[in-house]
Amino acid sequence: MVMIRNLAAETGVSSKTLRYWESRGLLPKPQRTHTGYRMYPVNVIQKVRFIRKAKSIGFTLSEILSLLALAQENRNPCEAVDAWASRKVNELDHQIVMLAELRRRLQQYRRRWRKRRPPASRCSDEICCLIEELPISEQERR
Amino acid sequence: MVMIRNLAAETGVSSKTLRYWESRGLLPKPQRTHTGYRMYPVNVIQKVRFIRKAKSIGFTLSEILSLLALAQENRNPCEAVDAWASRKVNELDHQIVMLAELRRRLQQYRRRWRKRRPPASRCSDEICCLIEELPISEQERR
DNA sequence: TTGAACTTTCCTGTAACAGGAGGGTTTAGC
DNA sequence: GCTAAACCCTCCTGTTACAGGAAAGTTCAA
Repeated sequence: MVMIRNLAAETGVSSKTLRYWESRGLLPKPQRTHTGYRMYPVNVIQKVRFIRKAKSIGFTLSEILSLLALAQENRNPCEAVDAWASRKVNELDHQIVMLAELRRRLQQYRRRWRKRRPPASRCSDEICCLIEELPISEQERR
Repeated sequence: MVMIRNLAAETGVSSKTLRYWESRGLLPKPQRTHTGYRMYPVNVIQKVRFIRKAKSIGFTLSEILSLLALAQENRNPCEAVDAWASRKVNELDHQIVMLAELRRRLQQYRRRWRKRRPPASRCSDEICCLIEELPISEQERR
């Protein structure tokens, strides 16, 4: 049995985060001392490390919850993991393209702005001509 | 004077969002009809379009609020816009690198996983060997 | 007059915690 | 035994930019 600070030290996850993961159902509700302190069985360390690693490759807590549920049913979640990883790669590709596109547009505008120096004084009725000469685009971030 | 639905139609921004922007201080509190309906002066259309465009190149609402404050003081925010755009480009570079790195790692793991097929039955004490053989990395997203 | 299509405010939910308040507990040192 | 530091507990707020929906009032055309 370990106290929360030991579990935190052992796994590199803060006590705050451990309590949050418990509240989200990722960690089982542990036994308590007579004064209400959490006491974890040693095998929880493995579970916490699992969650950390799954997070590190981009799984959300909801997804990890599903993986844990699969494992709970005694089915091997490895297949699901690989399928999810595949989807994650596609998502990342999409996000990267969007960010790169935004970056490209920003740089392009900056180049144009440098050519067409803004006037020192305010243009009448304009808030900022640099922004106001932008096209209306439907691009949304995320 | 225009009602909120007209402002929304004119700018392509939902009424919901317009009220939210008002609550965040990006739009001035408009006059009301005797029944409490919002009535906007026509020049608000320009402001809403400004906000849309600023958002489209990656400014947060807080940043846009600062830009509007600068413009309010009758100073030209164009310089600030360009400086922010420069910082945004750096931020984007960083984000893109992080996402690309995550993608690379994910694909690398998947290649390894395909070689070392997981056993059909659960490995004893493991939740998912694919994930559990990952190194502990300090990589955090965002 | 009635029904549809608006409008208002307010509350909840989203992701994954961090920070802090307010209060109790443990432990080491004196 | 006492005290201070360092824990622990729960609960609330804030973070981003809204969307969805409830409950209630309004406008407008048929």
